[in-house]
Amino acid sequence: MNIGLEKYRHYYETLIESELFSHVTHNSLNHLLEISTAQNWPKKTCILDTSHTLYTFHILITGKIKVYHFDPSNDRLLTLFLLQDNDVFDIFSLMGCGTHKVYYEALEDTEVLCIPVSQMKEWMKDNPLVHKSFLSYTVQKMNILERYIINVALEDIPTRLARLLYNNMDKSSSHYQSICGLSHSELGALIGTTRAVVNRHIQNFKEEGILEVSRKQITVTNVELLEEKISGKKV
Amino acid sequence: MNIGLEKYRHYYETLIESELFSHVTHNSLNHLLEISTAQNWPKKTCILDTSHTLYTFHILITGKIKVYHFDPSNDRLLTLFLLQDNDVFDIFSLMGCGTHKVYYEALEDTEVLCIPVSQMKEWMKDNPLVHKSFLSYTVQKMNILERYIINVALEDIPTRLARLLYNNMDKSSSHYQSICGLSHSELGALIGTTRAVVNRHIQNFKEEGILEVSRKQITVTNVELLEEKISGKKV
DNA sequence: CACGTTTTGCTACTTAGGTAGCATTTTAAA
DNA sequence: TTTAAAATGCTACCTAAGTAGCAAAACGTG
Repeated sequence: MNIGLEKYRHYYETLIESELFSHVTHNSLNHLLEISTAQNWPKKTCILDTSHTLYTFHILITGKIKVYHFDPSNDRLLTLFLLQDNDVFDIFSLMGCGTHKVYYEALEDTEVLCIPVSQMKEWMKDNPLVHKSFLSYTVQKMNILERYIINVALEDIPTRLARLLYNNMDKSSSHYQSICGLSHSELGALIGTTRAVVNRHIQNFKEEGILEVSRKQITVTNVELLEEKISGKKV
Repeated sequence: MNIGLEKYRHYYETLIESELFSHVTHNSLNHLLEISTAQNWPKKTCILDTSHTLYTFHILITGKIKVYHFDPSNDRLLTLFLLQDNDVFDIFSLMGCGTHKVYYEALEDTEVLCIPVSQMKEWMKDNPLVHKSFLSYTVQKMNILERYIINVALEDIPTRLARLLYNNMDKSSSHYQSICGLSHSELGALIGTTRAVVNRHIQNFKEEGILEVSRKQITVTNVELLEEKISGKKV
């Protein structure tokens, strides 16, 4: 890596606080940074070339990236994950696991470290303990996927939408909060439906007094009602 | 473990051929067997007590187990995984990852090794290299889940059903083959729908000359037509 | 064999959700 | 400032899929 000292320190500090690399020795972490290349992906950068992530491993430093699948037969997107600080991708290519066709898009300006998969594998061979933290990390992601599929397969869209909003509410601050600033299309992709349907149910929620809407901003005004939506049992 | 020598050897041979334990030293593998208890779960054995798998790690030696979620609100089951030889469960409890409420049922007579989670963790600490194979294993499972959710979220039921049948066909032998011997309810749980809907589409497939049906046995008679169902584009 | 249970096949009904289309508003860019 | 693009709100329509219910067939267990 060939950058200013400040940047370097910034990356170092970020990694050392990540659950994935926290136990790695100083030297090893430096080595990891040496084989890394820093990149800035402006908002809306798309990685549609699947072979790119097949040969390059990424560590997300700051920003937000969505991982999605595209189904050409009905022109629909399905967002599998939203990645944030200290997420990495793609573990599948790192483990040489059969292809999975997913695309990436930066939802915000994003900083990533890029490492050739072959070198990352070498580095991991020299730091075998990371397998444990990678395992723990992967299991957490898998847990998310598991809940996701249970949702999509067994619950209707109002419930899924309510749960999405609820999970992305900022419960700490004033009770009502907003979800990231995503369009209805993006929300649809997150729960496995289309923007028209999302909009329909948002209007319903609005009428029921659950939330208020402004452009790309949803504010929950009645958390109790929202919770009722999730636990089912209509009225 | 306190069993006959033959059984012991049987377990040993099975484990050593598993991708999870193939690289483990002779001594370590013996130690693993020592802290294991062998159990036979007859067909239809159900593990509905979630705390059991929370504290006990299992290695499946022979047989077949389905991992499923139950949704009380509409009385529906969703099968997340079918586990077979050399599968293990549950990695979630092993990694101390937040609860996931799943149940288990033996679809055939099944032999499992049971190991207290705490002891399994200890053993893994003594054999840190297994984290790598566990990681690889988990990533493979995650890949399955990922495909699963893409299917459920983006494809209609005829397509999902066709794909299920196709994937479980024995392509090596005579082209037409059968899926395990599951009822329509079980098939429904595998693709996220109900038995009535599965039956409906099976009747359709039958009329289209794709397959023949006898009790708990589906025989694909026209693989090309089945493949067309999967790649979409009706007519 | 006779029994109850499970599985299957089928009807008819209802509805959530997917689709198409359009007009309005907001935002970003030229 | 003007223009194009993106996002939203809403109508109307249609189909797939969930539901309920029942009867016949197959199974297995005493």
